[in-house]
Amino acid sequence: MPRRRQAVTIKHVAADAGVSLQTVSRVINAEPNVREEMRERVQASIDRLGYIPSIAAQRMSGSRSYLILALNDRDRTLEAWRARQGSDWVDQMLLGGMLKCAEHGYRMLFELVDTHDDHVERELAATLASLQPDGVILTPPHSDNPLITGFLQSRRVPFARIGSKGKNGGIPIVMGDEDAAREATQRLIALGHRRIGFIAGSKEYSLSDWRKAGWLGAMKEAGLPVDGLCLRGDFSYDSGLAAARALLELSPRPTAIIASNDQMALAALDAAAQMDIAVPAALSIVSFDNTPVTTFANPPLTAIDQPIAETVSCAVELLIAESRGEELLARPVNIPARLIERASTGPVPVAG
Amino acid sequence: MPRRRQAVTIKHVAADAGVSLQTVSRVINAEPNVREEMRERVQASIDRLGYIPSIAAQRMSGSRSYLILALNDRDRTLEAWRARQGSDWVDQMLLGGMLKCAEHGYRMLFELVDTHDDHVERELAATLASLQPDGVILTPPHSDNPLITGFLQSRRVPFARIGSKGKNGGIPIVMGDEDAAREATQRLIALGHRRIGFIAGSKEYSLSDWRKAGWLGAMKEAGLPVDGLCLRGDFSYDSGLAAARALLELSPRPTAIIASNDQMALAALDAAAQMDIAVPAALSIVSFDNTPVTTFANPPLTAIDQPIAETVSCAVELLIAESRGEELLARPVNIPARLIERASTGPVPVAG
DNA sequence: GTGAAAGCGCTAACAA
DNA sequence: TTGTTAGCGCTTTCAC
Repeated sequence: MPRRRQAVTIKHVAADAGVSLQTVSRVINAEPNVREEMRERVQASIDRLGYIPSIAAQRMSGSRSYLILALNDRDRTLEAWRARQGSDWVDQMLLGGMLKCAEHGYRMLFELVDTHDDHVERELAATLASLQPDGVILTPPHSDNPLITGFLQSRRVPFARIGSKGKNGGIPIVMGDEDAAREATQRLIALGHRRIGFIAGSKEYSLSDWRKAGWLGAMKEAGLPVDGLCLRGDFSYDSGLAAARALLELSPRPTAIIASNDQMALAALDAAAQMDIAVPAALSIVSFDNTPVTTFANPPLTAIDQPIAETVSCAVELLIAESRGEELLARPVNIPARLIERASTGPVPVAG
Repeated sequence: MPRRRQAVTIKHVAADAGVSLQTVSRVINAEPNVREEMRERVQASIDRLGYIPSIAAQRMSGSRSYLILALNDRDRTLEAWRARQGSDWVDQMLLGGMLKCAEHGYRMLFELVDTHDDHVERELAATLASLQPDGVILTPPHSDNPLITGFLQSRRVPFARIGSKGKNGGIPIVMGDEDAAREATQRLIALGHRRIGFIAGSKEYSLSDWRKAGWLGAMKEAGLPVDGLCLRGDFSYDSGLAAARALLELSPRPTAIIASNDQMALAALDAAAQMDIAVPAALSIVSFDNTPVTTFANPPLTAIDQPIAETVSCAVELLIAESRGEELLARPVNIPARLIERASTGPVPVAG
């Protein structure tokens, strides 16, 4: 194989413009201490020659790699991809992350990491050593994994923790879980519902309890009963089915159910169908996440959207700022989630 | 910002093992001309120190970047992500590509490129210059874009063209479109169907005609009529709806329809429902691609799976081999597609 | 089979 | 404000 060289290097530009390498470097990096006249001359040469800096070389000498690394849970991501249930978590991450990276001349690289692996540190070390990203984005459940956050802190690599509030370093960013749960509950209350069941998610994710807290808060503020109305699932369809059935066997029966993710909401929908309970005539259902499946359900599910693209976009912005040594906003950052009303919710049934 | 240095470099390993840098380099790259004893000694130092080569440095001096670049159409990809219809094309690419890359110590980087942009070449040049990937994967419609293929050829960058057969350089890889269309048609014929309609896809994609050719071939081999039974859509739901309605208004009516993608098949399903034609009792429907939506349709759609993950995995394998100067298989490579039978197909109705 | 030297493209530190 | 020098970590010559 022929040794592939850079076609146009900083040397060519320097020679062409009749300046030193350093001056070209300063222009590329928009550094101060360059006369406007010089800058223009150099820029002209850059444009004429079509010069593009090599990020490998920049990384070698400088402190920036122009790479942001997004780390997702290996098992869960592969499982979701293989199941082909239309979960678009990764796509939304790319949508938000890639576009924002591109704005700043960065690239986003996607990696999978084993959470439960004893070798997490070694795996992470290897990735950081070979890529040397300027920032790392952690998603649940990595965001709260002390092995990972501790390691990144020790390496002084800027990182964002999506779906996490704790003080484990980095930039915590939450997606409005509690507020949205409260808002959805209040909306159901406004529709006349009094007995509103809640299917919580796995304790492994912090957001499970935030979502529950939103429901609980709204119910208590309205002076409504909550005893026995909250059951815990684990985000799986099966766990949602069991929880929904149990809720629907209560007497008096809840007239609405909020499920902590779409799969469990789908299960609630099926449970209702099996028990001949019409949705939304006799039962309203609200789900969390708003993955594509919500629109294919029958009826389509009212859902709280998870603003993944916006969140990752924000994470990238903050990481780039931090890697440049800029000051950051107050923490944790909260990206609000919206309620998308579809056909699975309606007024409380008259006869209860 | 402090200058971030590599923690453990090849120098540390060399010092630790008491050998030259060169010997360590040879061990890392599994090159010949190293005594087994030496190799073991160096490897022990590498393991003990937890040494990981910096890909930036490797790229700087050597000829490999350990990066494979996947290029997708910008507008179409963003539109799909924003529409949130559960298309998992990108996810399947990542599934196949990332895992295969990881096997070889490579990384896969995902980029979006404007097809219709006049600046394609400039955009591509910039990406190649800054990343210097060892291989590029093109997806439709980039695979047949002469501006892109020509540019990659001139730069001598190994590239794969997915969904393309033509002689535009690189490694063409097709996903069994014609064979699968033939097989699906034969399956319908075996179920007793005689009048089988076909909704073709946009001419912008070569695979549209391959799919049609498979249907046409099977029909002719079986001596069945095809006149008026093939209408062309553009892969959109609306175009599918129009085509399906037209087919269902024919007399005698087709008892089966093959749509060239899932959205058009979904439209056919809806057209049938609107015309009170039961599926599969009075009409069988087969779709192409097998995106997640097929399982959510009512009834779930029988579909020809598009083996994206496998195809990208294969592309990565071949690109890495080519970048190492190895010989390649015969071209074009064909990755077979399977027919997934669900509830939208059945025996031909007795009364026609 | 192994090692020494040169250089990849770029930037930090320093000198002018 | 500009230029010079010395690396960054690694691989490629080319000696031995």
